[in-house]
Amino acid sequence: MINEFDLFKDFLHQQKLRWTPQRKMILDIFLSFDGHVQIESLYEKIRVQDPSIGIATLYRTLKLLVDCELVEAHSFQNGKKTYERMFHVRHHDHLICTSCGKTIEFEHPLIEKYQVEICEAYGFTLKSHKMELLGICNNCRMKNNNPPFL
Amino acid sequence: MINEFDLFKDFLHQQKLRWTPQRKMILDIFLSFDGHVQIESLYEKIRVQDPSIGIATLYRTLKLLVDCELVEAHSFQNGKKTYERMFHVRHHDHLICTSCGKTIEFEHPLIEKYQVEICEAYGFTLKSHKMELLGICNNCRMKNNNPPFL
DNA sequence: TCTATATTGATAACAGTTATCAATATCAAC
DNA sequence: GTTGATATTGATAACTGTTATCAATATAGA
Ligand SMILES: [Mn+2]
Ligand SMILES: [Mn+2]
Ligand SMILES: [Zn+2]
Ligand SMILES: [Zn+2]
Repeated sequence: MINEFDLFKDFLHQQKLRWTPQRKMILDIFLSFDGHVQIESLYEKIRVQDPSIGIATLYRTLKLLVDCELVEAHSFQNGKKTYERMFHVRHHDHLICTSCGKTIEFEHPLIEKYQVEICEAYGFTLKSHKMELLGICNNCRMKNNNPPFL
Repeated sequence: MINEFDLFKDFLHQQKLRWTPQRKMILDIFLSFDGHVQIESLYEKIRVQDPSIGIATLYRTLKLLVDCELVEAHSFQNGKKTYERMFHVRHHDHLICTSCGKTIEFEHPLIEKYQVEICEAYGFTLKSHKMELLGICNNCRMKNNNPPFL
């Protein structure tokens, strides 16, 4: 049963890159989060364990984790990226509340199928896709109609 | 037959904002482009007509044009926004070649319909959506498999 | 014409991220 | 285990696209 650490190690080895304590710790702490994580939250938690770690190393390591497909980076509204675990996680798309920022995950097999068909029609080799539905969540609609952001 | 200029004027008036020569010129030159325009290209062409115009004014005006829904802003890969005319233009989504940056526009009524259904199921009020299919275009696939960007 | 106030251009500031660099750590070959 | 080529690190400067600041000016309703 291969796990994230082995996969990351293999990837690094394959690319002639090195397995370091910093990379181990960053993956470790990343995995301790659920859902969509922001760099900021990651950095805070990492510094508790090792205050000497540099923010550049965090960015560098996240990029490697994205490269080896353990992690996916999202750029939803507000300009800040979030990172999401992708290993043994089924593909899904997102509903995003533009009022409170809440996200809901969904999958729709037919939409996925049509995406492939569209690409075939235009001679495109589909590599990935991004689909985000923006709106107002149940909660926010009930409360007020003066949303705090956007 | 209302046109873009009248609509923009009305919008400004309604918001107690003012109709200025700069705003007129920016809209004018924006409309002289086809498809997806970058700030850079816009600014160049604007400076030919009036070298004294400030980049801040361009950003400010584009934001107003987006607010009044004459223009849509996209943030595809590479971090740079592009702006697209939206007045009397039918909604569509984009296929984007990650090799050469080419975009193809498409529409798929069923996908749009399912998006609405998904939102209803989760109690979301759908405001807008973003859907981008990323891949390699016909041209790029034929040429080489060492893509220049990404 | 007058005047409150919106707009402008120049430029400083900002946020998130990446590049630079000298010191240090890794790890394959011995 | 030692060695050494080279990858990595942390600090911090730089960068990019965009926004805020501000004093001078323009707009438009009265
Ligand atoms: Mn998710
Ligand atoms: Mn388009
Ligand atoms: Zn909400
Ligand atoms: Zn292409």
